[in-house]
Amino acid sequence: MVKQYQTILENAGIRPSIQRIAVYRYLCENPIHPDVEKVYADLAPSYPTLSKTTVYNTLKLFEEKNIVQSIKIEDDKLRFDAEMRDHFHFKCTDCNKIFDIFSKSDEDKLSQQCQKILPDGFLMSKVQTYLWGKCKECACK
Amino acid sequence: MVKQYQTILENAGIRPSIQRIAVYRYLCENPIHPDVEKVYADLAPSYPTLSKTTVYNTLKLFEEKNIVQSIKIEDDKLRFDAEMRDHFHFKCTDCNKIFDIFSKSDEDKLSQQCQKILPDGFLMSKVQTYLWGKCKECACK
DNA sequence: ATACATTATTATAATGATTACATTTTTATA
DNA sequence: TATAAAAATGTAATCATTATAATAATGTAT
Repeated sequence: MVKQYQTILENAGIRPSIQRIAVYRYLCENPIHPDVEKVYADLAPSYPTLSKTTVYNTLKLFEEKNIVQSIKIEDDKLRFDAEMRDHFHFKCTDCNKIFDIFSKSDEDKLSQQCQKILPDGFLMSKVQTYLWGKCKECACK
Repeated sequence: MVKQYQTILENAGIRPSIQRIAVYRYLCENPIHPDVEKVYADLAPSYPTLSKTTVYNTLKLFEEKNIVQSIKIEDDKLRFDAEMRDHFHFKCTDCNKIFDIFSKSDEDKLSQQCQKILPDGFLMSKVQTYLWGKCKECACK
């Protein structure tokens, strides 16, 4: 359903061009925290005129409009995530996979925890928690 | 007391050269999350032969030996912090200052919160939480 | 529909933080 | 003191990201 992605873009105040819909749809359907290179490489075959600059521009726009977040869990490049619900990112230092970690209960919600800890008068607009370690599979080896 | 810094380096298995002591001491005495450029610029007058490469090498070594952590709260460059106790980093999007936020109680400790949320079998070795928003001063304006 | 203005896309060049590499200097040890 | 190992240095290379300028597509008013 392309229509559904188009609506999300429109609601966020983003003109739904072919390229933008393609990038947003790709992110939603591939929740693997891809970097720009990966997004470009996977879309290029279907959109032969697509430029890497457009991927950069598009992802930056999405982030400004709060429908995508960027993840800096690696030293070098940004990764992107269309999942905007409260969650952590865990990077396995063995297999390098990145896992989404969702809270089990409302009490564990990241944003709520952080509000409690902030000094008076501070206003929070964004939180990100990164975890590093070994995933279940790599820990057993 | 230079001696005290030297001891910390030795305990971490780091040979305490002049440059290393200088960098570590600078970080401890200037808890402002400086980037490489800042560390270099501030030390260069006192250590005229200091090279920026050495600052890079030294900080990377410190991070490997767990006496310093690197902070990626900005788009471009790394910042460094010799404070290794459990705390968050808050970046004010107005004045661009970075604040250390310490938990008030043990219950709020970041690492403990995260342990609870991790799926079974996952082992955590490092956590970082970044907060963005407005600091007290900027929020009042 | 047509012309014009705005916005989006594209390709290429520039930037800048970080790393790689080779050389020199310092330190530890026999 | 001689020699080996480790550290520091300067320069060059890398590579993700951004800036710039040109082209293409889209929306709107006539």
